Amino acid sequence: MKGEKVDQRVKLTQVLLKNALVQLIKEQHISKISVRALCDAAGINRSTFYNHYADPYDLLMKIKQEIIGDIGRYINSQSINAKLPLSAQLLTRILEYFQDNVELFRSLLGENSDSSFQKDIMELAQVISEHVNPGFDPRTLNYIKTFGVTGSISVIQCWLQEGMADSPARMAELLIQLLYGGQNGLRNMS
Amino acid sequence: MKGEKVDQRVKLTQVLLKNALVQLIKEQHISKISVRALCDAAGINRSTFYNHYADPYDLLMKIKQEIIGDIGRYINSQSINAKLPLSAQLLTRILEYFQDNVELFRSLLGENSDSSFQKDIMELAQVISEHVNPGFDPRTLNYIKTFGVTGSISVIQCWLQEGMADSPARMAELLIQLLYGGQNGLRNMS
DNA sequence: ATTATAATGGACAGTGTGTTGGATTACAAC
DNA sequence: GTTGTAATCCAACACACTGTCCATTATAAT
Repeated sequence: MKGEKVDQRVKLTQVLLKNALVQLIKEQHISKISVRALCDAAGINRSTFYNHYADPYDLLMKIKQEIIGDIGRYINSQSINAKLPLSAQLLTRILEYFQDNVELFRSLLGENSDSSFQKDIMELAQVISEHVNPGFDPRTLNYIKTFGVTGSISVIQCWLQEGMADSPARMAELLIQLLYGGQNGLRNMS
Repeated sequence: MKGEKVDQRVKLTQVLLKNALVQLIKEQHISKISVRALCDAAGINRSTFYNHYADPYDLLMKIKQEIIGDIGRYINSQSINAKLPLSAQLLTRILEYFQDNVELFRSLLGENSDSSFQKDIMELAQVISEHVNPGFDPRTLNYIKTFGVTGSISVIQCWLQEGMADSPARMAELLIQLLYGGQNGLRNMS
């Protein structure tokens, strides 16, 4: 897919830094994490950090974009039928992806991260939300998408933080119901 | 309501600092705002800042809590009938409150703030969301509340950032529809 | 093996941090 | 008004972090 060959050293440096940041964010807010502490934790020279990133926020952004890319590629690998309209099957798969990387997402969606993740996912969700009834004007359509995406993310966030007590399949069903039928749509749920 | 008499000097200091932070957040991310710059902008001595707050994040949190308190008092001042179930009337009033303080909320809900506002509002929303069908288990109930509150906030956020093209009444109607009927509930909207 | 380039380590000036002590000033209570 | 209290200001402090150098070393690509 991408022709650029990446130097192994660069790759290692970036992986170490990313892992270190994910770890540190578990313990303290991103705003309190200094470049110094981050590099110490990663075992990377501070000069090297600046060769790749501007500051810890920049690194965090890159990490998130990478994940968005992964999920996006996965979604695109699915058949059109599975994408439109948003099926419980596809949603279940995505939730399983979250489940398989709990630690990562708990860190990235937790208290100590920042809020930009939702905005990124919003763009991603455009792909799978184009089936929304096109009878509305663009502004209203945007409200609907915003409502659904942001609400869903925060439910997933909640689900992750509290130990994933429900199965991905059940969560997917719940989300679909909420998205299309709202609270009233839930009255006839399992 | 509150018996504590606050020193005029303290009040002035806090107001100046809060105004300054709200202004600065319009231009740059909270993480880049130093105590120094904040105090310069407020015309307050840096030592004085530390008498009241730990850092700019702390100040931001206080500002938000204050607003939450205001809205909460307003909601509680309404009759029980108007509160349960969530009426378009009450929601319209709240949206008007947002509209009356556009600049403030644009700043506090914008890109350069942080995400904690939603969590605060979540607590607030517990008050007006207790009418949700209690037939569900607590966990599911929590998901429903989370979905609705977070989705609503982000729609309001969107509405503010893009110039409040729709009236508070229409937004209230839209939100009610989304909350109770989801996307399907919107098919029969104005 | 040679070449290119990434990472390291050390240093630098500049800036922000959080705290201190004392002088000054404004407030509230009487 | 007078007085005691307390908030603000001001200067200074040691310390940490920042962002950017450059010379050196290590390692990947060919």
